[in-house]
Amino acid sequence: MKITAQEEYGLRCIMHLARVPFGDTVNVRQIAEHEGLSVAYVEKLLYLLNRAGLTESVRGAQGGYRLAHPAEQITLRQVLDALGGVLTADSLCSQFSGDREICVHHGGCELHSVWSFVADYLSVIFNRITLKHLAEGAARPLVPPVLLRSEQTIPLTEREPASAAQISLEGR
Amino acid sequence: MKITAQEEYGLRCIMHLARVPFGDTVNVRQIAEHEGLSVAYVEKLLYLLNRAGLTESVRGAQGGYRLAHPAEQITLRQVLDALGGVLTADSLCSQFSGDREICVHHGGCELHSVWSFVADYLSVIFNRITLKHLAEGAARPLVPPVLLRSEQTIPLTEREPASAAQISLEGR
DNA sequence: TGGATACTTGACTTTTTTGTAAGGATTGGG
DNA sequence: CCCAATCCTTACAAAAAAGTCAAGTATCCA
Repeated sequence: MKITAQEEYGLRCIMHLARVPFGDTVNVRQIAEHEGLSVAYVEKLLYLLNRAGLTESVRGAQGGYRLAHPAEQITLRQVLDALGGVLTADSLCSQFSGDREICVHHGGCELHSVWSFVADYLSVIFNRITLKHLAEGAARPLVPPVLLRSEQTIPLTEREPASAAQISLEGR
Repeated sequence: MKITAQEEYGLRCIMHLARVPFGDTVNVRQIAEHEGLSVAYVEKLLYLLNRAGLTESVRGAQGGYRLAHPAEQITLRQVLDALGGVLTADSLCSQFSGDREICVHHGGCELHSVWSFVADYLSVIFNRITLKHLAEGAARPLVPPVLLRSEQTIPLTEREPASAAQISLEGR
């Protein structure tokens, strides 16, 4: 489970735009120098962001890129989607099908259930975090802490006592 | 952000072992056929799991692989670690440093803070989920739901450093 | 003991991802 | 109106990851 280079670097580029006053343009050379990336690479990353409608470009001399919307209206999820796609449960069974047409676990798949929950979680928190949060260093509190005493807060709809016993980490 | 093929397929292989009675061995060919993977590939995946001490091998005729410990003692985290490593915050700044020696955001990095929190979250839930949970389809309740009304439960202001400290999992 | 079974491991090939290159298109200024 | 600055897009090379192969070693059992 990893973050791709494209996601990390692309996010840095758009963060650079989020830090200047809204409406100001920044050209590729400036971003590249500041972030320690090549001009060609930054061009490609901004191309992806631009295509997704997250940024606007101004061509010609004194041109550059700027956010298409205020930083508080652009979410981390949108950015990551533009740069390669956030993990989704649906994509997994088709992505990992081995030599079969469909995933051998199609239907009642134990793994699918977990990935799907993790994916939902990531999706929600990434939707909640905006570029403004990131720029202000205020995103951290938006990521819910893990509740260590899960049995107190999570309704265990499972009826099997065996699984309920497994879930309890610290005992009752 | 994605799950690698090695992680997904390796997890399926060890899940196959988790479903048979503890102590029984399963040979590579059986796993490969059942999961729709090549024998050679399953050999490699089991090699990784075996090297990490999660499985044991029995050589010779009627040999095969089996879990090294009961399924309730092997966590998803251990498996993913053996297969490629779970996302960790520390690895990011060194992994993505552009053309610099260290990440340009070394020090007060807004992104690092978010990735680090996401990584901690994943680490905790993956530590909590065992192969037994997965085999029984009981893992889903172990993944905490996202609290949609975060403003009611999570202090958003950065004013209180206490919240950040409290959220911090083990501090390191 | 010897053949059959099955794990072990490193090298090799293929595929995907990452990053570069190059030429084209658009704009603004002199 | 021309030129330089800048974005735009595709093609391609390099690197990394994924997946295969094959020659080995260990073990079992007759």
